[in-house]
Amino acid sequence: MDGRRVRARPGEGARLREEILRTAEALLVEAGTEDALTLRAVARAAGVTTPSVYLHFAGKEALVAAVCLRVWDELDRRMERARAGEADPLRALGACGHAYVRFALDHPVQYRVLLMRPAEPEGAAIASTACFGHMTDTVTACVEAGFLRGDPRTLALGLWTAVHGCVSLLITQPSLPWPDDLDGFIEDTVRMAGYGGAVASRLPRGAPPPPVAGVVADLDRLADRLHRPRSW
Amino acid sequence: MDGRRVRARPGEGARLREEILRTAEALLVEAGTEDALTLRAVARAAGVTTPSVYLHFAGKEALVAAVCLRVWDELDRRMERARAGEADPLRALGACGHAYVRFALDHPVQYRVLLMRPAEPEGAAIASTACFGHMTDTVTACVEAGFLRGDPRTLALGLWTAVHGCVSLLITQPSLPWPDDLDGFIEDTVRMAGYGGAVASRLPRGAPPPPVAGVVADLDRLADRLHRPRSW
DNA sequence: TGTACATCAGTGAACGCGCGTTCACTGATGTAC
DNA sequence: TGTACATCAGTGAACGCGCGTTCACTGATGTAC
Repeated sequence: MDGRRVRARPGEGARLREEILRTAEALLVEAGTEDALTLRAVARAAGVTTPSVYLHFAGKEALVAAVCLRVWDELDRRMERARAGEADPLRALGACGHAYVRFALDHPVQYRVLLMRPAEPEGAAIASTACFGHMTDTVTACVEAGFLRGDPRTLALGLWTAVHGCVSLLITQPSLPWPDDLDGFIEDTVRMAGYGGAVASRLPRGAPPPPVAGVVADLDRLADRLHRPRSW
Repeated sequence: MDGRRVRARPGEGARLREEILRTAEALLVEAGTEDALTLRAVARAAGVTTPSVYLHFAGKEALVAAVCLRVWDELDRRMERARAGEADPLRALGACGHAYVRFALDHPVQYRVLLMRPAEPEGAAIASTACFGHMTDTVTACVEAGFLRGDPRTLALGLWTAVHGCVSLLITQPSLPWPDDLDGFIEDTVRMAGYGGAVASRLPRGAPPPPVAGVVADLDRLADRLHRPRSW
């Protein structure tokens, strides 16, 4: 990270690009915000002068965008891995949800830059759409199995928003009265999204909610069937 | 907004404070980010020189924090109003959810400053907790009616995260393939949170998800009961 | 094998900007005597 | 009733900072002849 840098030989200049990217992500985590990240600090930490960054990136915005692409890629890879481990579509969905939450809580700063920025950087829309496409595959399997109903893309978005809400609020509002059993809370969120999404996808649009007294017994029965192994 | 300002008479200096707050919120919406908001612009728009801001706020951070308090207050008022209009606890819950979503989508910039900031400003934790307390009241009624089970505070947090995820992703990621029928999507989100939260609150911790084939028929039956008026 | 030259990967110094903040001052208003 | 004075609500000019970015330069490496 420090000391005099050995100049790359002709043809190997692209190495510095990778080094700058790694350094930038590390400093971004330290800084906490993309605004607090400075090109000067990145260059210094990479053992290079500031103008050298411009040999590989058009400017600060381009550098941050490139970091985002790396992070999207990593998230995408994790989701794929989680999904591949489960044959049952519902379990695959749950595994994806948990992998997503884990990634976000392990990389809060990166997650914020990806999904809470005021304006998406150039190219980020493509990366997020690609990652989203893989989520949709998992949902499609659940639709084919009859668990969910409707357009997989829209269903996937709905499920995404639920887990996103959980992690993003955890990240930005640590002072809220979160329960001690955070893992349990996350489990509930994933279940809420899955079962709630399944129920909502079966309801017609515009119907008013029923009076609460009419639905308690049915909820009890469903929950009973959902967690009693002998039912299947 | 422009022209020479009439100097306040002794004892009425506090008027400028309100004017600065209003101006700051308006400029914040224009700027899009708190970083892009400048004290100089606020002072100019309020018809006053920059140092005058310091007569009423300790600095920029304090000004932004004060704007946040105003916004929390407004959100809180809306939730209370929505809740007051519905007697049935489940309908009150739905009304709160929709009021929340509407507020966020109508005030995306303010919403971002409230809930997507890297660090909460001084005092914001208190305001958000107060607002959260009112949400908890609505949830408590649902618990008492048997619709939800468990600690109202934790349940309220779970429901909050779901609608927060929906609106925050809508705000920050407009390029995702959102459905044309956005109202329907939001309706689904609110239902997902409500019914999904109800189901999840009935399940024991740690139980693995059932194989998908075992739950489809039960979901169909519940959904059928939920939307068929003659059931009650 | 030697040498002139092009290229590539950087360097070093500087520019200009706009920001938050500070500080000494002003001038109208109210008030004590 | 007049006047000296304290207070209050601002003003105007300036400071210093650190940033992103630019520009002319350098010096080692490879290559053509």
